Amino acid sequence: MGIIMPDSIRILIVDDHAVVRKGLAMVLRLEPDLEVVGEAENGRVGLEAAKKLNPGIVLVDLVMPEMDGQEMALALRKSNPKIKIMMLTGTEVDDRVFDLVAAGIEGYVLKNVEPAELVRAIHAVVHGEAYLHPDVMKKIVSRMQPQHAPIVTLTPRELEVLEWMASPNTYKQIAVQLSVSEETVRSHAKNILEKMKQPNRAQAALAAMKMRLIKLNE
Amino acid sequence: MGIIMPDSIRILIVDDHAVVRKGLAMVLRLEPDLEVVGEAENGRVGLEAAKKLNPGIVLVDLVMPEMDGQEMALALRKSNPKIKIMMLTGTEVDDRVFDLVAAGIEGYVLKNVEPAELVRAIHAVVHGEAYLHPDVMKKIVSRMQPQHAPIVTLTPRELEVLEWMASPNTYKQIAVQLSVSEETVRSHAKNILEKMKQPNRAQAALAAMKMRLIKLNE
DNA sequence: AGTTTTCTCCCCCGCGCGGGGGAGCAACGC
DNA sequence: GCGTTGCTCCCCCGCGCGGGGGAGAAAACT
Repeated sequence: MGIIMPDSIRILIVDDHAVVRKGLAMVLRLEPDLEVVGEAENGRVGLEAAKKLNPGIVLVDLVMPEMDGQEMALALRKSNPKIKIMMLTGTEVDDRVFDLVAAGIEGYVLKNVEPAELVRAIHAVVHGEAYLHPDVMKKIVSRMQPQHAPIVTLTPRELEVLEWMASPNTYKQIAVQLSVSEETVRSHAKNILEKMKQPNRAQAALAAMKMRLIKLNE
Repeated sequence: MGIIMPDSIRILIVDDHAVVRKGLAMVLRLEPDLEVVGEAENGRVGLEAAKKLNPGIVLVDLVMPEMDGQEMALALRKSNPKIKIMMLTGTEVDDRVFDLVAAGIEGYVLKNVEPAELVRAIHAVVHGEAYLHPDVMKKIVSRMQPQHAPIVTLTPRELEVLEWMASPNTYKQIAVQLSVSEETVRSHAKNILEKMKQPNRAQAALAAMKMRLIKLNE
């Protein structure tokens, strides 16, 4: 029987390549506080193993036969949300990262990561932090950024009216809010739709939200 | 005259506390490829200094008198978008981080960061990567997550119609697409508005987007 | 000074849409 | 077997809104 580490981190490795699994396990076992408690060769097996072994964290390869990493991550997140998920993937960032991050996986590292970096990432994730590869961060951040193609140049007043157009208010009600005539609001609205090349209020509001002219909240 | 480092990183430090500025400068000067080319005590001065010195990166404190870090970052991003911005802030993550990240700042670290970590962060940012403190990432990730309160339970068909309702198509056109009568679409629409407690298509579409029932992109 | 832009206000027309009814039919639940 | 739910289809009404005109005054740019 091995030495029991009271605070050791229980790790489950899920990857279809035995070499990768063994390599990872070997590297991780060098750390005194890491304990590789199981391995699985695809998502389906990994899911069962996770339920049996109840690891603190699972390292999951993204591309696998039978059940891939994304499916497994989503399923595991539903059934055992306390188990941290660290996605391991090739040398480039997959577009599925958005869904994965949105689903709440804690880590995302590339396979060419330095062992020391991976160990740091595991610790960070287990301690409740999110550890995303810089490229992943960049991708997410870039998606948050407004596309710098303004395309439309609205006047300040028009921008103001546009925000109101995204509200439930009728033009008449907006007119009251802005202390102008309803005709004025309708006139602005016409110009806005013209400039934005949108057929109606609804599309204009959605388009404005997409190009971050107006905020999602409130 | 000092030794010219051909690839040295030119750094501008903007912080209202002289002690912090001097401390940072001292730490950073230990690195052979980092060059602190200037200091400023608030955003306004920092902005002018940035234009004169054209640094590769500016370290900016968030809270400052006269012009704070956010104002300065937004102004600098507009005038000199090539200059990287690293936000330095207290021990907790400010809510303004969303606007800052959305505005495209590259880095966000807490002041209790290890010097080695800060140096790494600077290198990462200068090389085009984004470096956000784990807590910042966590906050952003959590905002990306869908609020698990579905509130509304739409049938599959209704969800389908809802997606179409967010398109420019009229109910008649949607009916053709779905191969049903216009009346059917209108009937679904009525139920959807009822369930979502929204007064019209536009609000329903916006609400659906907010609660991630439909995706932003196409 | 002259031109352009921005904001304001007005008219008319027709259609898309919200809201109110109702109904038939298939599938599922118990 | 009978109630429920989901999907389909129909009628009517009134109003919000898109699209087409035009116009005047102030501000901003040239």
